[in-house]
Parts: sequence; structure tokens; C-alpha cells
Amino acid sequence: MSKPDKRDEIVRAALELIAEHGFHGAPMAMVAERAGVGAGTIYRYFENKDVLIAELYEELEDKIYAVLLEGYPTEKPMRERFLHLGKTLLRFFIENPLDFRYVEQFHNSPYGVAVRRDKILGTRNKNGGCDIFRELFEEGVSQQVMKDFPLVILFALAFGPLLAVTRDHILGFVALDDTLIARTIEACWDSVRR
Amino acid sequence: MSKPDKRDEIVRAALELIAEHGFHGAPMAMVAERAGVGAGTIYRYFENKDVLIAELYEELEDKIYAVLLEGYPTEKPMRERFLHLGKTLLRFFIENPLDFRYVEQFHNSPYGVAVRRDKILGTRNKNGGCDIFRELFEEGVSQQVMKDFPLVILFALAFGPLLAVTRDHILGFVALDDTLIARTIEACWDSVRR
Amino acid sequence: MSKPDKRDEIVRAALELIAEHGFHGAPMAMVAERAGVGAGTIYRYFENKDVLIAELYEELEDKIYAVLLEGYPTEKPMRERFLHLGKTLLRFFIENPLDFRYVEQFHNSPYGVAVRRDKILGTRNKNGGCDIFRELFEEGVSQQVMKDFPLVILFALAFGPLLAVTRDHILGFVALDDTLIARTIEACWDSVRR
Amino acid sequence: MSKPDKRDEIVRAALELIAEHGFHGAPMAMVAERAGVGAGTIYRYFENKDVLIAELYEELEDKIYAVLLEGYPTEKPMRERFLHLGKTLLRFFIENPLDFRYVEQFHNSPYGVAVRRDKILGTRNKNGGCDIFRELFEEGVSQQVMKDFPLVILFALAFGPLLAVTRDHILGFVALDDTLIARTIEACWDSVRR
DNA sequence: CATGAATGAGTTTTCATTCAT
DNA sequence: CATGAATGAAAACTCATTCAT
Repeated sequence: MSKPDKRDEIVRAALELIAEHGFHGAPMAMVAERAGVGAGTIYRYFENKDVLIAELYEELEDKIYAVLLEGYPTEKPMRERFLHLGKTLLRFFIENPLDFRYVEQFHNSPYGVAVRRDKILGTRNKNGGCDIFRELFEEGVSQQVMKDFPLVILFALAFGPLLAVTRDHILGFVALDDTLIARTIEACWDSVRR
Repeated sequence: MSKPDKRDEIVRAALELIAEHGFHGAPMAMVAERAGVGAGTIYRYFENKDVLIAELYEELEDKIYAVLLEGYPTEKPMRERFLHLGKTLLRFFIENPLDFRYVEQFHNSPYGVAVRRDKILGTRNKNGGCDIFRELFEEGVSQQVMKDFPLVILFALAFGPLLAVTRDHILGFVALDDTLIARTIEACWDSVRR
Repeated sequence: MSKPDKRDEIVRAALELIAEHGFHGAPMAMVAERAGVGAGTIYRYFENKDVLIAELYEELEDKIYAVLLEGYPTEKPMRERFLHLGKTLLRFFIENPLDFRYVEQFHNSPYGVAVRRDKILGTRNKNGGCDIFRELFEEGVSQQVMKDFPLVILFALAFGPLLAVTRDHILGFVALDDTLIARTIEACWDSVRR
Repeated sequence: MSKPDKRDEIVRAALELIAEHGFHGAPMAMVAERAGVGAGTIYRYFENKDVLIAELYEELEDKIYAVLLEGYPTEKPMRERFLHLGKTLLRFFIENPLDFRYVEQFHNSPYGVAVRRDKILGTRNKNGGCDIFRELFEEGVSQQVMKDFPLVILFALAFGPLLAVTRDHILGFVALDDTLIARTIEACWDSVRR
């Protein structure tokens, strides 16, 4: 019972520090201190810093996928499903800025590139909630509701603005409320739908 | 003739290394080595690493703005102007992947955030080609051709997918040709237009 | 037992090297090597080189004050008290040439000037054995046993020759024995007494 | 005519910078800049930095000796000659704080120790105005006007307070006027006279 | 002669990782 | 298992000196 506790503390501390200061602004000693454990203890749970970073990312991904799947209107029309996913994701990021900052940092690092490569090439068996998007887009294309783009481009049209908008919100460049969130996602829908 | 040579070599080396390995994966010693100069030489041209990073970014920005303005169809309808900008930018990034990677790294760093803040708040007098977008979007909104969004969100809708798509192309996840580029930018237009 | 050991070794190594070669002739790497520790270890005990230098000085000061106060003839006439202090200090420096060299280096550096300023302006609460001199001189002036000089000048008359003579002894320009020490301090007394 | 000009400018620049910032706070490039010459030019006049430092010191010494000898009352009694030397030197230093700071820096450095050694051991043929003190003290001892001390100690008794007092004056710890100067030197005389 | 751009060895400091306790 | 003191390789930056122009 004490083992998972420590692990969780380490993960939480790493998330906070990396989200705020970046990978290089979060020395292991600082992570250990904030987690309330010894520096060496981290290495009992994670082989090294890279592994800690990668596992932390995977946990976040799982968390996000769980949120996305919750209340996902499987039977509703595609547009509604798209809007649900977009709004849920945007809201999640806005309410969990640390998670967002971390995910962003991760994607913009060598680690992130490798993970994406695996994911897109389908190497990874566990694609998590990502499949939900893939299915949605594939269905959208095949049913001629969405534009006939490669999946990767549909992802870009849907997520690109979403991430950019979240960043701006967190940095205080724009204040997103529910209305604006909904309208933004609808604009994204305009870009993917026929 | 030898002064600009060295400076250029340093800038080129920094661009390559930072684009490929990030700011922290490009030690000054490595930059010097790749530039074919002594380590101390860099400091004759740039006060410190931060200054080198910032100046390199500014040079890239100027380069990009010049490209965007070239052949900009001032008199044509808004849609065409938007498409021109989008396609030109996308093509530029695809043809200059190092520049793209660098700009991305920069934006995702403390430096970049500060610069964006200045730009959005209009503090910087020299906003370069950025103004061209601002004007376009402001005109689009006021003439009710574009959706009535805050500027920041219009930026996100236009650039978000563009950057995402470029990243994927560079990583080899999708092969963008002229047709795909045109269609992608048109999809972006769908998201901003009424 | 190992913690004080390392710290002591570092302090000792720093004292030796700085005494012999000056602040700039004692790189941290050299201090570490002579102390038999890793370079990074120094920074576990001292925040940076300046702090190491300052703390080392304070330790020396405490040591010196302790020596001065030991056997200080509080009740004896002023002349004897003066001679006691002078002779004790001179002997201490001669027997601890490294300490002397270090204190001298320190006083002749920006650090030292700041410390002296604090001391003279009485800003520092802990003036240590320095007070013993101040009291002696103040009493000497008020009782008209000493010349009516500002304190600073009395200090100069008493310590100036003492430091100069120690330096010469250490450099081998003169060989001070107990008799010569006593006579030298008596000469100093002649300069301050009425 | 232009050669000595440059040399003088270099020497002046070095004096100013070293006096103010110490040897290590006066890079050759800075000396060159302040002197208004190219960095390489310094090396046409001085083999290296050490030589520059040493020659600068010698020039200062000559200057000081010249001042001391001017108006030296050869025929007057010893006391008056002593007071003349002391007061003249003290005044000179107070009026030329840069010179003083430089001389002090020099004495507290490896360079200075070597020079003093040469001087005291009489190795150097050119002892400059130092001889004037030597003669005075030797005469003082032999005529039993001064205490029977080794020369080195008499030097210490005379110069020690003088340098200390100058330092304090420059640092603003005491304000020396003509009266205080005279009284201070008289106090020094008390310490050397029988 | 004069220059000042170029150099690279040397300096302080940080931090991921290990290992004796 | 947990610890955290110790490590040393690596980073940014400085500066005395040289040498092509």
C-alpha cells in the first residue's frame, strides 16, 4: 500500500514540475523533494528519467481517453459525436492545464515523436481512445460525411485548432467559456465535414 | 567577407542542431564544431545562447514574412488571399523543414511565449508579416465573411491544422502534394468562413 | 562522521590553495581534488564559490577571536591588555601562516571590504572579538590613556604594523622570536598611547 | 612620437581598470578598448599581461620616489625627515587613489611578493627612493634615535599604519585632513623613536 | 607597425545516476 | 526497500594571446 503511494507521489510531482518548468527545469532531485521521497527512490519505480517521462505520458493518455469515452454518444449522428469529443477534450485541457502543458511538452520532444510514430503506424497494440477518433474519421470518410482526406489530415484539422486554442487560453490570450468552446469546435467541424 | 561567413555558419549550425535535437540537445560546443569555428567565436556574434536563439528566430520570421508577402494578391477577394497565405506558408515549411522545426521549438519555449505575448498585445512595433494576417482576419470579421471570433481563435483555426499537418509531413506520416496542400487550406477556410 | 569530514576537507583544501595562490589561483576543481572529493560535492556544502570563501573567513575569524579572548586579562591595566592582544594575535598568525594569508587575501578583496564596512558601521550584530578591540580603544581614548584619534586610526596604528610584520616574517624577510614580538607590540603601543 | 603615446594610453587604461576592478576584472580587451588601441597592440609594448602589470608598478614606484625626494629636508633632524616622508606619502596616496589601489593590489599578489623579495635582499640594483628610507632608518638606529629594530620592522611600523589609514580613507571610513595626517604620522614616529 | 577577429583551454556550476548505509 | 550524499561528465561562458590582413 505504501509502494503505489510513493509511485503516485512521484508521478504527481513530476507532472507538476515538468508542466510548469519543462523537462529540463525539473531535476530528479526536485521531483524527489516535492514527492517527499529520497532521490534514489525514484529509480526503484522508474528505470531512469526517460522512462518516468514516458510512463507519466501514458497515464495521462489513459486518463484522457477515459474522459473522452465517458458519455460518448455512440448512437448519435457523426456531427454530434465529433462535437462531443472536441468539446470534452477542450474542456478537459482547460480544467487540467498541468495535464495539457505536460502533453504538449511531451509531443514537442523526441519522446513524443517516437510515440506518435508508433501510434500512427499502428505498431502499438494498445491505441487507447485514439481508436475512437480513428473509427469516427474512417466512418466519416466512408459515409461521405467528411472530406476525403487521409486520416492524419483530419486529425490535424480537428486537433490543431483545439491545442492552439487551449494554449492561448492557458496563457491568458483568450478567455474560453462554454459558448466559445462550442463555437470553436463547430468551426472545426466545418473544416472536416463535406 | 569572412565576418558574415562565420556568423552565417554559426546560424546555420544552430538551426540544424536545434531543429533536430532541441535547444538542450544543441550545446554551444557542438554548434561551434558544426559551424567550423572555435567555441569562443560564437560569443563574438551573439552575447549568449539566448540571444543566438532569439536572433535566429527573428531571421526566420523575416524570411517567412518576405515569402508570404511575395505575390500576395492584395486586391483579390478574401478567400483567395487566405488561400494564398495558407498555401504559401505550408509550402514554405515543407520545403524548409529545418526552419519549421526551429520555429516550432521556439514557440514551445519560454522565449516563444514572450514573443507571442508581445505580438498579441501589439507591444512590438515591428510585427512584420503578422500584420497581414491580423488585417485579413479583422477585415474578414468586420465584413462578415468570417465567423465572429476573437482574433486569437481565428489564428488557431487557420494555423493549428497547418502546423500539425506540416509536422506530420516532415515526420513522414503523410505525403503532401500540391493538391493535398490546396485542399487542406481550403478546409481551414471552411472553418473560419461563415 | 563522514559529513563533517568532507566539509572539513573542503575547507582545509580551500584555505591552503587560496592562501597560497589567491582566490583566482584556486579553481573549484583543484579545491575538490586536494580535498579528495568530487567537484560537485563542494556544492552540497557551499552554495557557490563566494559562499565558500565567506564561510571560510568566518570560521577563521571565530578561531582567532577565541584565541584572543583566551587568557585576556580583563582586570589588568590597559597597556597590558593591549600587549596581550597584540602579542597573541601576532603569535597566532606566525604559527598559522595559512590562516594569515587567507585573512589578508580576504580583506583585500571586494568580499572583505563589505565585511569591514559592516563591522565599522556596526551593522553586524555579531562582531565577535572585534568588540574587544573597540572597547579597549574607546576606553583608552575616554580615559586619556590613548591619543584622541578616531577608532579607525587607532586600529590602523595597532594592526597595520602587525600585519606588515607578519607578512615579512612569513616571507622570510625577518625572523620573529618572542622577544622581537614583544618589542614590536610595545612599539605599537607607543604609537597609540599618549 | 605616436609610439610612446600609445604606450602611455595603455598604461593609463590598465592603471584605471586594475585599480578599480582588480587584476582579474581588467581583461586585456578592456584595457585595449579604454586605451583606444587594438587588443594586439598591447603585445607590441608588453610581452604579456604579467609584464604590463610589473612595468606599470615600476612606473608608479618611480613616480612615488620622485615625489618623496622632492623637498626632502636632507639637513633637518631625523624626526622632521621622517615626518616629511610620511606626510608626503600619505598625501600622495590620498590624492592619487588609483595609484594607491594599484600598488596595494600589486603587493597582495604573487608579483608583489617577488619584487619585495628582490628589494629587501638587495638583489635589485635600482632600489629607487627606497634607499632614502633605508638610510634614514639605518641612521636612526645607529644614532640611537630610533629603536634598535631590524630594518624590516621599522618599515612595518612606519608604513603599516600609513597604508591602513589610506585604505580606510579611500573607502570612506575616515576623512583625513591635514591635521589628522600630521598627527597620524607623528604617532608612527612615536612607535619608531626611542 | 597596428589591428581585432578568432581561438580553445580553463572556469564555475548543474544534475542524472549510483551505492553504502 | 528507502535513502540521500557523492559523483563526474557536460554545459555556458571568459579571456590571454595569436596572426592574417
